Amino acid sequence: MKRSSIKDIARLARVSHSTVSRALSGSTLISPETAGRIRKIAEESGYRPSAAARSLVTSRTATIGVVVTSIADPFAAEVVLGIEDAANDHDYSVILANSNAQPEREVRVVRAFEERRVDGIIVTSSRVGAIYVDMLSQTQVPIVLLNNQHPSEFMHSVMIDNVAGGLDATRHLVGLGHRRIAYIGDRFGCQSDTERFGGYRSALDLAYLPFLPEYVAHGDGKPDGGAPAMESLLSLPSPPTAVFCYNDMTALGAIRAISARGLRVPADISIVGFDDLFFAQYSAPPLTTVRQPMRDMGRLALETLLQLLSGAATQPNIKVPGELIVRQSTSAPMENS
Amino acid sequence: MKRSSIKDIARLARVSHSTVSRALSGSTLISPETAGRIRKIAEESGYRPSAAARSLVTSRTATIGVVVTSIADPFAAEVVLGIEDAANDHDYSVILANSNAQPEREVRVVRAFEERRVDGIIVTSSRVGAIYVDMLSQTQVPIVLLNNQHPSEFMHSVMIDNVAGGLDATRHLVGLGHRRIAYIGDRFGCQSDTERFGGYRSALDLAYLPFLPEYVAHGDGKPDGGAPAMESLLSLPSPPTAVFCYNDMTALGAIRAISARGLRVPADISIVGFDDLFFAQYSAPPLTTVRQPMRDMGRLALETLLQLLSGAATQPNIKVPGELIVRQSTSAPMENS
DNA sequence: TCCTACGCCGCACACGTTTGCATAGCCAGG
DNA sequence: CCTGGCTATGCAAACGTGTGCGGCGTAGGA
Repeated sequence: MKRSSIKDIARLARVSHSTVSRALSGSTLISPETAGRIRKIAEESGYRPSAAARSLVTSRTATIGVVVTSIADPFAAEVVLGIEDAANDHDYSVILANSNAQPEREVRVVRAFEERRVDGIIVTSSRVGAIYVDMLSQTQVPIVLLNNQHPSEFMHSVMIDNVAGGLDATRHLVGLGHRRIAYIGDRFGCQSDTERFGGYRSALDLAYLPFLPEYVAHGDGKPDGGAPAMESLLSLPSPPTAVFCYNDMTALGAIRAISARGLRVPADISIVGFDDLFFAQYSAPPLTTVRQPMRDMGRLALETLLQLLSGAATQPNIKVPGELIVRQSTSAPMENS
Repeated sequence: MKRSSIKDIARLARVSHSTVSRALSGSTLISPETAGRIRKIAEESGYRPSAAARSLVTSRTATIGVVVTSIADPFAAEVVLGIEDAANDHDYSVILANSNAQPEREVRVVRAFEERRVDGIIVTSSRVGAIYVDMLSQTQVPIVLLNNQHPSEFMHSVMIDNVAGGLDATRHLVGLGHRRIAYIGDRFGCQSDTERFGGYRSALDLAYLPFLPEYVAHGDGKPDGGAPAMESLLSLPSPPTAVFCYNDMTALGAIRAISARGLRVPADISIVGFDDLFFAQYSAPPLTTVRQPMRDMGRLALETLLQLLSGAATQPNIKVPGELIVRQSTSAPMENS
């Protein structure tokens, strides 16, 4: 048995389908009694208007496309949660696509979004370059970038304040009394890395601490890259007493390397991460880190998109502040350091 | 400037729009030359057929709805990755919805799926009961459940083999020489908990080890529930030397409680989890656990759904095996135990 | 009584596809 | 030369909505 259409409801209510349409959309053109009667019938027969037919005439789909490199990335997952949550509030649906950082996948994704006529697109924390962004911008629909590494001048974006975050993290270490503070960055030299590093340097300057190039190592944003980077720092003649890591994953690797040497966090070395992924509070020890309000950022991205759709004026580049979460991976340095 | 429609292409190619439609869909009714010419023109003008218009006539949307309790749950995220990946291979799009375990959200989700006329639905690891499932089944579209706690007789499902997993995990501990083996379950008594516990009991029986009720504690599936459960076990006059935990999150809490007592994993107590969430390999120590092939399960769910759509005969209830991953959280018990 | 205004509703078109059916052209066989 | 069949294409209907416009009935004012 097929789904009932608007005409079926019209027949049941002995009115034209136009009247049904208006009644269900709350038009004042219909008398309250008729409208009520129609709504009742529609309800009882479980009528669901076809989104496809509707969007065919309205040329809006109430759908937004979200592309992430991988939804299995905990950061992306939190962001998408925020997006979907907000979308639901506004009666929008989200269609999700993983690019997997594969160009071939990216063109398929864009194609799918175009065919489905999504009203807008959100792309989060993508490393991808100009080609992709070009393709996207040709689709003529509003796009909001979230923590993108190549924020284009012409697109709207919501980004974490990396500089302030790096600054806060490092100042926290300075405040604890550390003077030999290292940084483990991301070897791909993406923009967020540069900015967090910038915050780190500023904090050193502010505390009149010298910047030592040997105190900078590079991981790959994951634990397996953070560990060797930490090892190289530990091999220094005068190793650091504290390390600010590009992100939590890197910090995890650093802690592993420290433990492997028989040293302890934070007794021997303090560690601070960035992101506050959910496992940061469950690591051993629980990680001091700069929290990105991922869920709120997702929500913000969606609401920016909706404003864009409504034609309202919007701030093109939104920068959200991080928040330093102090846990047990940082403490004052040992006396004899 | 509006998107070009099939008629625009038809005008450019000096043919009727039907011919364009057929040419692009690869119909043999069109001569190769004309088809090629049309395809070239369509390509150049960046034509994208409207999925809405198409599905209006074909009554298929090439879209499947996926509902998870929360995409921020690492398990769900991996599953959705597999689903989306497979969907992409088959030119399907997935629209994602979080139920957040809120009934009110659930009805909105179902409604949205109905209006969008999704071709099928996958719902993963949901605790929700009969009402929701009823609503869903009334939509008349194929549904595949993934690791659902209330697998209905009438629906297709793909589930992890909880019994075998629990059996393997416990036998691993037995094999290491442990004789006092405890189980930390989930206090909500969901089906997966019952089954894993069943595997645990079978392993004890197989090894002629007595089952001691005091060796069973209950968490809440998260670290904060696992910790107190572990504490209660540690307070026993003769505490266990090994613990099989309902899942990795619980195991994380257990390890935390053990460390808090000044004991060590696995030297004093061995721990094995379930799931193999990505952080299991990064915990301290790296966790021995039963791996669920989450990504493959997602892919499998989608392909089952597609088979259902094509009318092919399918196995209604698929059970996939887990795999014991031995890491460093398990070892032989101490001599004097 | 007639005209006007207004409240309520239906007619018909449009949106962009797919597809059954008709048809025009062509070629071959009788 | 006629006919039949095959190939390539066009015509038109249909999918389910939203919406401009016109119409009908009624009420109220002149």
